[in-house]
Amino acid sequence: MSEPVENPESVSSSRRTPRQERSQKRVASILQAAAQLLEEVGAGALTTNAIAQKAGTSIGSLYQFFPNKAAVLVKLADSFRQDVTRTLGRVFNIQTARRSMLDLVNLFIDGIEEVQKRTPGFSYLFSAARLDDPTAEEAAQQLEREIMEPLDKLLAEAYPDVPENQRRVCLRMLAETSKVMLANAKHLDVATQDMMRREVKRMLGLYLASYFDPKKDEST
Amino acid sequence: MSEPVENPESVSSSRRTPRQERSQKRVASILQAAAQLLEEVGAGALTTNAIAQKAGTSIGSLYQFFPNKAAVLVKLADSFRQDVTRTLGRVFNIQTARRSMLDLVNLFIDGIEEVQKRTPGFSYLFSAARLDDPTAEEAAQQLEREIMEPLDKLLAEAYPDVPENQRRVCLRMLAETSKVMLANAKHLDVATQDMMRREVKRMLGLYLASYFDPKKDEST
DNA sequence: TGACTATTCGAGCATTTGCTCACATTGTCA
DNA sequence: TGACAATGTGAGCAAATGCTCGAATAGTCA
Repeated sequence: MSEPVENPESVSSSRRTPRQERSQKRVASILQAAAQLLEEVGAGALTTNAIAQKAGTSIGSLYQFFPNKAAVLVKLADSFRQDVTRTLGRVFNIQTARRSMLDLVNLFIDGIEEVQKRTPGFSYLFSAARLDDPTAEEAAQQLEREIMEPLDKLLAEAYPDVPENQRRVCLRMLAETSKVMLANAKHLDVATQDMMRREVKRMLGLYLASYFDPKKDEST
Repeated sequence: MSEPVENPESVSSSRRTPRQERSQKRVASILQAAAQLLEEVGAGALTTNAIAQKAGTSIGSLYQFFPNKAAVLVKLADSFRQDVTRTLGRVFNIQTARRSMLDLVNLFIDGIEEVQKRTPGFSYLFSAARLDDPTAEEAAQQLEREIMEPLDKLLAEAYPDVPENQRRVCLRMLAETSKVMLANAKHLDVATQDMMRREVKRMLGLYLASYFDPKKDEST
């Protein structure tokens, strides 16, 4: 009680906060191991014992800093949020408002792909596919929100005439379709991945342009 | 050995074939219970004990006719294949070749939705999301193939100028996007479901028309 | 150095889950 | 009716998994 609150960590923590350097490194290695395992075996087959083993530590140490398995995923989603926010911020900070809808889609997809390549496990937390835990799934939804928010703002400013609810629907389609692309990427060879990515861009570009850049077509 | 092969059931069976009426009814009730549970709790939380309990029988009886848990899902996928093939066949047997691409997409999505509404658990086996078993996942892929095949033939005849690999890519996009719609439907209210369905039709219609009905637009 | 705290460790508990097996019951057919 | 096959049953085994706990080790600070 003598020390001030060093790290609230929300309510979910209820566990020791790492103070010494070795324990901080250990927490980091646990998170890294969880991310790699997530990429290798998927969320369904992810076990705490396997995480600890891959991190080169014991389960006891893992539960010293994480109250339960879901907390590891939540913490991982947190770190992903920072990464993706930074990356998409950089991608979109150039003068993008004046670009065409197809260009915007290309930028977004490429940005997501960049994060995906650099960050193992990202697609599993973005697509939130079967995390089997409400807490972890909520963290995944928060990740999705944080990913889509900058694009939402960008579109709101660039296309003030498009009503908000329609913009939201379009962004939802964008998010869901992007997830599919990421989820499918794992099972396909590189050439097919490239093709799918190109097609996703094309489909989303056509769809979004029909609402945001109705140049020739304005039926319905 | 005296009786002829009554029911090959592929290799996966290796279990007793139900001969009396009561056991046939039991197998049917097991499949129905599995389908309902699949819809209620998802593939991840589906357990054999729960299936048996819901079917009003014992696990022993279940394993009397199914060699393992995956076999139940495989058999279920089989029954779904028959259902969906019949439904889509009826939907597409009218003169559809002359219709627009948007009409075709509407028919397909509505057909899939019809099956989904009538058949609990269908979306879990169509989207094959995390079945956690290679055998079951293969059965799900077979289900997808059987769903997409008639549409593939239809398009091949109606648009002989579109090269085969491009047609395949488009159908893959159609399948994946449809899955997303079904998977998302569960978490949304009816109004949002309708909206998403409409948007999916719109997006797929625009995308497919760009390849199959290139009226005004022909830039790569 | 000594006392106290932070950290590490891993055997193992409690629970879940796929599945088996020995036995009981029911149907069939001579 | 009797003999055999088909079917039904559920206690419980083996393995997996989330997580605890008591004990050992390392760091900090007076």
